[in-house]
Amino acid sequence: MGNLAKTNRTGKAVKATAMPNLSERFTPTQLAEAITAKRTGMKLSLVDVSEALSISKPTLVKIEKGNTNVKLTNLLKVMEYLGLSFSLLCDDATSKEGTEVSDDWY
Amino acid sequence: MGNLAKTNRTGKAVKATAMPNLSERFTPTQLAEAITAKRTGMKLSLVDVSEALSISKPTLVKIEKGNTNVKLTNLLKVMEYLGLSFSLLCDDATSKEGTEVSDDWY
DNA sequence: GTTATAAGTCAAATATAATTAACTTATAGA
DNA sequence: TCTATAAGTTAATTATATTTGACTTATAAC
Repeated sequence: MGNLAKTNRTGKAVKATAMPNLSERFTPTQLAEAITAKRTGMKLSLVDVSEALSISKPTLVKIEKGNTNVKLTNLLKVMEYLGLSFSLLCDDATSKEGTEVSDDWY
Repeated sequence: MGNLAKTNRTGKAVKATAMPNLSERFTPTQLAEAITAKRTGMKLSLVDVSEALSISKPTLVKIEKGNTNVKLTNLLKVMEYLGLSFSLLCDDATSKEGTEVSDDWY
């Protein structure tokens, strides 16, 4: 298939894909990779997560493939379950290079 | 109604709601408030944005109300148009207090 | 090799988000 | 006040995301 490894048949899930650095702006694909990396790192299978959250496996796969035609609530459920959350960046002209936003927006 | 102000009839849109600090973990409602704040700060009306992105006004309103039963792609379009983007936080036990994530995840 | 589990895909049915159009309410200017 | 625009809601329809179940492929233990 691709990038699996580690344990199986005894210890829950498979391998851990590399975790990308997402402290800056990122693409949906990169987010998806981070989710998969976190899940596999926690030794959880797709079915583990989908059953825990009552989300179907095909939907979970869509999320982990970076498909943005998914409901926001489903993405958020998965992220929360895996211990991931967003912070917000304001990439406007005036702010200094990738600064984390606080008050001074527009 | 509520919290509008500033210009109208000549200069495009209305008022600017206060911009919340979202450098840390935030709720969908807070994100929604940030989007509204950014849009109004840019003097754009709901219709300005909805027409520019080919997203209906009711959907935009849902997004700005913090309703998470919306498609991820629509939220992302709005955020990109307004110059907002996400970064990712890993709120797990081991990382030190709200640190921005880089490589060391699980 | 065989076997068991995880990953991933697929089509049909269901659930629901999005659109449309019309409408009400609120704001700010004249 | 009156007027024009923005905000916000609503119901009916359309579009599509989600689910279900079965299925194939890939991995890793034996």
